Amino acid sequence: MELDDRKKAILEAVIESYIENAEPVGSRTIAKRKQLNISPATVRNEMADLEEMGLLEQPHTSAGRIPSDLGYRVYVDKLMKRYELTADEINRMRSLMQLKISEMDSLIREITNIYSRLINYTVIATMPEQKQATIKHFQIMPIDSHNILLIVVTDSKMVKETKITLTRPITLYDAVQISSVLNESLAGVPCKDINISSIKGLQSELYEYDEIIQPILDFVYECISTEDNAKIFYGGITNLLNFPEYSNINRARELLEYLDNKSNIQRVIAHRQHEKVKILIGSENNAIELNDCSVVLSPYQIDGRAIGTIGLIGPTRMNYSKAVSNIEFLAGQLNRLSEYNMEEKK
Amino acid sequence: MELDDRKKAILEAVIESYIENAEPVGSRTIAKRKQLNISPATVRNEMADLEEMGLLEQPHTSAGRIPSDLGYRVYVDKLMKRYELTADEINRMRSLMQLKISEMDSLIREITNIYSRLINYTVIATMPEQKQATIKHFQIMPIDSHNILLIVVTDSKMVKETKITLTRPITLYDAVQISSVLNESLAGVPCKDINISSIKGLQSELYEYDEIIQPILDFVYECISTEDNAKIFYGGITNLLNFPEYSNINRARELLEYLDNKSNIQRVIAHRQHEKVKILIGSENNAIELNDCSVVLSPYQIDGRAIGTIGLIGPTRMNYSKAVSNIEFLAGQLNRLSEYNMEEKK
DNA sequence: GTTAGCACTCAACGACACAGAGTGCTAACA
DNA sequence: TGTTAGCACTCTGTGTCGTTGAGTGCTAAC
Repeated sequence: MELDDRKKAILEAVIESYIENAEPVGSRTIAKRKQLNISPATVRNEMADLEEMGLLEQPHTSAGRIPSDLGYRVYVDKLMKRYELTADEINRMRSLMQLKISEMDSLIREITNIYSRLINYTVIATMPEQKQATIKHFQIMPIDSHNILLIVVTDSKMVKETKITLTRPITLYDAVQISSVLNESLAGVPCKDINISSIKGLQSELYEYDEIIQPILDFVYECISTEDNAKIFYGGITNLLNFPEYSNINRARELLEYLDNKSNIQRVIAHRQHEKVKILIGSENNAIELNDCSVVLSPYQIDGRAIGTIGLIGPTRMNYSKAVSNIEFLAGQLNRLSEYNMEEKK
Repeated sequence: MELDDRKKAILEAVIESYIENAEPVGSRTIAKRKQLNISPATVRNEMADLEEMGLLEQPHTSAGRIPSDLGYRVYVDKLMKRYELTADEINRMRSLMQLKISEMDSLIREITNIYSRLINYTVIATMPEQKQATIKHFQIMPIDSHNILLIVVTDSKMVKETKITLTRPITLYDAVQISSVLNESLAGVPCKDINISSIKGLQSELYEYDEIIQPILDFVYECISTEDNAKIFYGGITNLLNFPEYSNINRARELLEYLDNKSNIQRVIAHRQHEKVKILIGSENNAIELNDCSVVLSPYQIDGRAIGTIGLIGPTRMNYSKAVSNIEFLAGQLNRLSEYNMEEKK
């Protein structure tokens, strides 16, 4: 089936109405738009087609339609009009750059914070660590019999931690044993010199903890293989709680806990060395906790070299057009900031 | 009316049951405790007395009783038995101190984070800034016509911001004007040299912005008068969402937004230069957003001089006994850490 | 002073009906 | 052949109502 102009117009109208109201859109609502000049019945036929094409979904038979992830994707790639920033919005972002903070990471942290109040989404930013990290220390801390916290400290102040649920109980003694083997073999070694085979070696050394060791080594490998140990800042996490999609406390908690663990979000934005604004919609984030979230990311440069990322997190129902224009502009301002202004601020 | 032994026992039983189950406690539940050996009817009489004394409350006529803030206060001051830490708990806290992070503030930040996973409350810690701060820069950023963000940057990387709601609209131009007056008069001046009269002077200089200026000056004064511009870290903010008292998303959002603004919590813990563990129950926090929260705080020392604070935040229904023992022990460990261990870690 | 008994209160819950929004299908229309 | 009016149908959300059960306060007896 072909996506003709009328289908496009209807898809666009559905998405824009849903972005605004967070409620399934019925045929009558669409038909009332004067530009289209068609009856609800016709809209219903078209909507049925769009649903068949996987662009719309129906929460239940007697409800209106909502966009699917694929629908948003088509909208974002082909239909979305560019949002023009207002003079006020531009002024506010420029004025953000006036913050007189000389340390780059405090500055980015504050921009993230303050900007989140202006945009009403959650803002995320990473600061790249230039130097190659070395693992300094491992620590395993049992929370209860089946849950441990694995903590990895690198020499660049970076701490990564994750909660791991085990299939069999672990004692404090086991934890000390495993930590010390990990420390003896891997501490002090630069991350780039650790590879799968050195980790496999550990597996045989720790054979007596067979069932426990696998998820631990997985996390260690993940730590050393995410090349840049970027610092991550969030601003306005609580903005997420304003969206009706998170009015269920369990859903909200699940999401906030996911974001609280910074290695999670690092995984989402890792390996996205791209030149322009990138949009990740719902399941494209590859994490069930983010299935109803979208992320809009843009790289920004410091001194024309090291690359950090700044972006927004919101429900898939977010205003993509506005988000893209905002993040694009903000990243542009940051680029200019690092080139010209840092010197004089010092 | 006197608080005799039986009344004490009943109050204690009600509080401990409510701490555990988060549900109003009925007379039958209390009477079933064998130690007391009294009938539900007697308990009901006693409970009515305790209610009259302001120690218990009734959510509605046919429900059981819940403790009032005053009830908790009496419990905490007079009835509560000391919780003895288990060997495991002690080991875990000691093992927390093994974290090999040389920068003190990163270390405290991580301890806060990781400890929150062990204790399941929200952990809060401040790092004192030794040196006397100087205000470096003011900035006013309009969010919309009636809300502004006031940002104060000091030379010690500290940034304080607050959202202020105005009684009349403000333009971007007004904001620039007011900022520049503030900057001209106050930037570069050490906080200790700014006092009420220098602020009063500004008020006449900015007379044309009469209605707007008052809350702004209030915040400025608050900034400069909180003597230590401590950094504040939170760990496990999302732990709060596990408590049934915050299962209402609006309540949860209100609380998280309050905590998100660090100057708020600074106000709560400011001027608490005390020697031992301090407990603030519900309304004692002097903030409506914290009316159903309690805070358990302890000072800790770095190099025997500068004083930071570490503590827990939870619902008023928190396990005070456990919280106190934990925070006391943790603060003790931190004291020892800074005295002996920091050198060798460097 | 304590307790058994009893009438009373109130939130929580499930059953039920009903309104309203929206759909899909059919048949008529241009 | 594409569009539309009409209609029967579906499903959620809401309000009403009676029931249940936990808990109380009061009275009178022990």
